[in-house]
Amino acid sequence: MRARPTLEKVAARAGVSRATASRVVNGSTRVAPQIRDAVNRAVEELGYVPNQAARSLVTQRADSIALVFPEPATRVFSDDPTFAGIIRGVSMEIEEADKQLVLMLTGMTGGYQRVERYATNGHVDGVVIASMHGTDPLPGILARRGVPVVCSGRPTVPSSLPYVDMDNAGGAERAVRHLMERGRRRIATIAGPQDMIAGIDRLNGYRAVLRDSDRRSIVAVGDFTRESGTSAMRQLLADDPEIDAVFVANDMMALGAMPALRQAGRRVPDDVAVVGFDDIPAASYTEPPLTTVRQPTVEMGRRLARMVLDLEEKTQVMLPTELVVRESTAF
Amino acid sequence: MRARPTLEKVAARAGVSRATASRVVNGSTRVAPQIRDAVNRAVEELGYVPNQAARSLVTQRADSIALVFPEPATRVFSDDPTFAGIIRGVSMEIEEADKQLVLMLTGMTGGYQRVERYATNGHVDGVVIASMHGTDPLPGILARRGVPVVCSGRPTVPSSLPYVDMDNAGGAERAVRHLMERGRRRIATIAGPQDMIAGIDRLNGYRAVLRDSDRRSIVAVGDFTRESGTSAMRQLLADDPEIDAVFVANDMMALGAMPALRQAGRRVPDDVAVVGFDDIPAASYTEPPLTTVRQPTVEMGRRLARMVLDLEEKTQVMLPTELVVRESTAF
DNA sequence: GGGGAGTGTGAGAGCGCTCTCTGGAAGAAT
DNA sequence: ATTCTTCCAGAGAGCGCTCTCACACTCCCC
Repeated sequence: MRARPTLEKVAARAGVSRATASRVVNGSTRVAPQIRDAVNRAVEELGYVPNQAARSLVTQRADSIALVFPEPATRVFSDDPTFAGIIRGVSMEIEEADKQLVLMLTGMTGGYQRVERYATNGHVDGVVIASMHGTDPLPGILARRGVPVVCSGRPTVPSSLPYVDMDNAGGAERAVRHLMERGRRRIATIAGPQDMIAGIDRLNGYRAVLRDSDRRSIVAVGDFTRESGTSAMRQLLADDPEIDAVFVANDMMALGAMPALRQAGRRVPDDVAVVGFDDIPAASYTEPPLTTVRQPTVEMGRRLARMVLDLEEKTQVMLPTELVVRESTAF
Repeated sequence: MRARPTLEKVAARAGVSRATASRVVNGSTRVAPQIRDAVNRAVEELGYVPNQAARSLVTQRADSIALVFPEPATRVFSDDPTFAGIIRGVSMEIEEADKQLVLMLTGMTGGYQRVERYATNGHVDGVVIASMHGTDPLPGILARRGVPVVCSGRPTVPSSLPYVDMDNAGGAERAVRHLMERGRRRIATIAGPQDMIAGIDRLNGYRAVLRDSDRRSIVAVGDFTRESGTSAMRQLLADDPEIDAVFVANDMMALGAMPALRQAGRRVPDDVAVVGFDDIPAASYTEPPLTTVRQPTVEMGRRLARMVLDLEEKTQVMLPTELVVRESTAF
């Protein structure tokens, strides 16, 4: 049991040549049925599994793809279920394609070089980058080196790189319109970092709706952390005490904004309505539960994987987002 | 640039044989300094990176280890930052050892066979299993097949399998003692599932402290989900309305227990003190913030990786847990 | 000064597989 | 019956690397 059987052994047992055994194992149709069966039986009996290293060596394929989380993403990894969703989605699709998923969290130092070296030397067939920042140089570098690469999130500058993005702007628009439909008049926003596409698009969506209805925007910028949500909310309240609604660019900041509102004597949703973005699990546990915009993270992972495996005809995909109405925006 | 250089090329450029080039690349000391420098220069100039497949083929090592999340774990993956911590820790250590991390989320069907086939055939040098259930057959199977395997969490039945565990019992004891020190008299518990070591040990810790102080235990059992925390809390209140403290076996259930207390007219911490376990991020956002027991998840990942890489002398490790006191257990 | 020990380098086999190329058998066409 | 085509199986090269073994050389001791 210790020594794993080789193709040679399988061939010998089936009474054929190694070449024929290989053909059967790789599903060639040009093999006589009875021989095919004999080989399959031998494979079964011996518990043969192809040696991936030997196969890769000759095919020059690795049958594995890398999922890279650049450093900034890694830091928030623990807090943000978005990444868990992407991992699950990618994993499902990879598994279906019978390939391996190599996870790379780029460390503090030299992470890029490591990924670059690794990926440009045929160790993987493609790279999925869960990049948060549009300025990330890695996707471009890899693409230029001829490595199939797909990004989660649209690059901030127009580019031909393949990506899968969420409809951030559309989600933001729906959220803000929802606030207007609920009769809110002074709608502020806590925006995300403006070097991330999610931050940019969500702010744009907010602005577009307000502009259409001739209202002025009231904006404070956070960095997607809870603490920044708290201080942005305080600032907003100081700037304009009459605010009766706030669209927060992610749930984490919304979680930070709510205590700030409470401390300022505002009730949610009675005095101020709050909408978040992401639909993290915690959003449904807050008091009151948070209205938010849900993102299809698992689906995103699947599409990323399919795209890098070249199973997808489109190379730039936008996934829909969905408004989830809860008590934080009740009448 | 397209064709990657081979060792042969490096050797030719450095004016040595392939064997010597190989020695230098693999850090053998038995090479003359000037030759070593020449080879290193050639490596640098050519941008040479060893072909892992070729190397694996001859060394019979894969230079990669698998991190397996069995199905039940995968399901809660998104909610539980414990797994994110383990991934990060494993990843750090793997990176340091210059190996690869292959992530396997075992799918709904046939996941075990897939992992088993994959791991028993030399594709990885070892397997880390983030198993939640002590009854999981996978670790035993792999160990019997001669694959180095390490589990997160002690098996429920005594075994010689290597593991890294948290001091769940100790953490629970500290939590319950803390409640007693704060003058609480009737201390109940919401226990976790009794087929998981974390559930078992935390309940045992609770019971041990109560027994020592001659109090009776008041127990409801949940399944680590938020909803189960809510219903367990209701049941506890129905069983004994005089309860003035509850030790909840994980934060998620504690998050569910708090609204149940509020609905029953109990204030936290004034009427009932609450302690959780895990220290998930949400624990510090609750109203009031939750006293809980912190687990060193990243450290756990590191130790798991070190153990499977055989860098650790001990094969059964228990990591300390730490009580984090917040407002939910104030006087 | 010759034999042994020690050290550094090269030659060459071979890891397990895929894939091209060749050969032989069988069927179709002349 | 002969040739041409078609089809399937086998022989063999070679992917890029490591590692054993043999060999050449230097150094030292008797």
